[in-house]
Amino acid sequence: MKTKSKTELNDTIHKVEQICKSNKLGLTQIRRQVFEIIIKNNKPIKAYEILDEISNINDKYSHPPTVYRAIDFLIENGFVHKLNSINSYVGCLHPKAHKECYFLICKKCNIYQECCDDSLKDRISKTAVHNNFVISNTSLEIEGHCLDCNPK
Amino acid sequence: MKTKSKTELNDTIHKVEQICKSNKLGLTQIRRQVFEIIIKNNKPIKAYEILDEISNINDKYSHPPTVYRAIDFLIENGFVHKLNSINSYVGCLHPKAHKECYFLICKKCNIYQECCDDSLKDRISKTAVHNNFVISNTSLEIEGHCLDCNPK
DNA sequence: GGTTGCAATGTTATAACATAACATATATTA
DNA sequence: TAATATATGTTATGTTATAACATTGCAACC
Repeated sequence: MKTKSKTELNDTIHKVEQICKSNKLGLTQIRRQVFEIIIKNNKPIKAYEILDEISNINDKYSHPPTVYRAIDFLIENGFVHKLNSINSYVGCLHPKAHKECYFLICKKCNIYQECCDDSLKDRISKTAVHNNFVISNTSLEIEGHCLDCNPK
Repeated sequence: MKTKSKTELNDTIHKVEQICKSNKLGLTQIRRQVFEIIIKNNKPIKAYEILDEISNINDKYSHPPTVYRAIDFLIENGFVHKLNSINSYVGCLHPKAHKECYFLICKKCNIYQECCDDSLKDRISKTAVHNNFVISNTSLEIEGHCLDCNPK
């Protein structure tokens, strides 16, 4: 499973800046730092790992609420997603391009892949309609092994 | 969203007993009690809520590890599922009939619906194949509103 | 320029969720 | 009956997340 390129990272960070600017969202120092830590990590990262990294940069940020608030901001605005099955956070490579993402998470190398598959999205919608259900939020997390970790 | 009928509950409990018997799985007192508490609850239930109920029945069971072990047993054997997005547990109405289930969870009334949709399953498989990914476990949790809680 | 209002952050404490580690008991079978 | 495996009891602690309230910084308005 391929990792993110430097260019992709920079593009994503730049895009987030632009979105915040044009939507008057305060991309404060702590929020920006937390976002960079998450997005630069190729693997899902845990809140307390972020906390550790942040503590190294600036002591005044080294409290759980500070980090969780930043994470909440980033999630609310679609810059970061939470993987509930592993209590971890991942950066979104295409913020605002979609509301929902689905994830493939390799149990071995721990690298994940964001996967925005329209036909899957349609299928989920149909299932909801069929059950008279109005979706507000979907969490799809597929665990298994990626190609590299599952040699034929 | 409809709740489980008494008949459904009894059938399910009976089925679990049969499966345990024929597979030589020890359905011990604590495991059975935890299963009944979960399955009789029409809503997802939290581990510490189960712990509270168990404590009322028998003090010796009133420790977290005791309850979590019972839950683990039930999950391993497909009698119970965990909803990661809300840290809660639900009973499975058709144990061993499928490996994966998908869930619709109403945010308002909190009642959930198990949904075993083959075309959705196929779609998820195809997505995995397309990404060179071998699935070991899928977690799909759809939050929103059920018909009763979302009057047109 | 003061002051009002609001968004964000700082800080302390604790709530909520889950497991490690080791002792003991019970069941199975060689 | 001894050996082994499975399950449970018990204490403590690890991990994840939030409540509650104080403080700061900054923009808008008079």
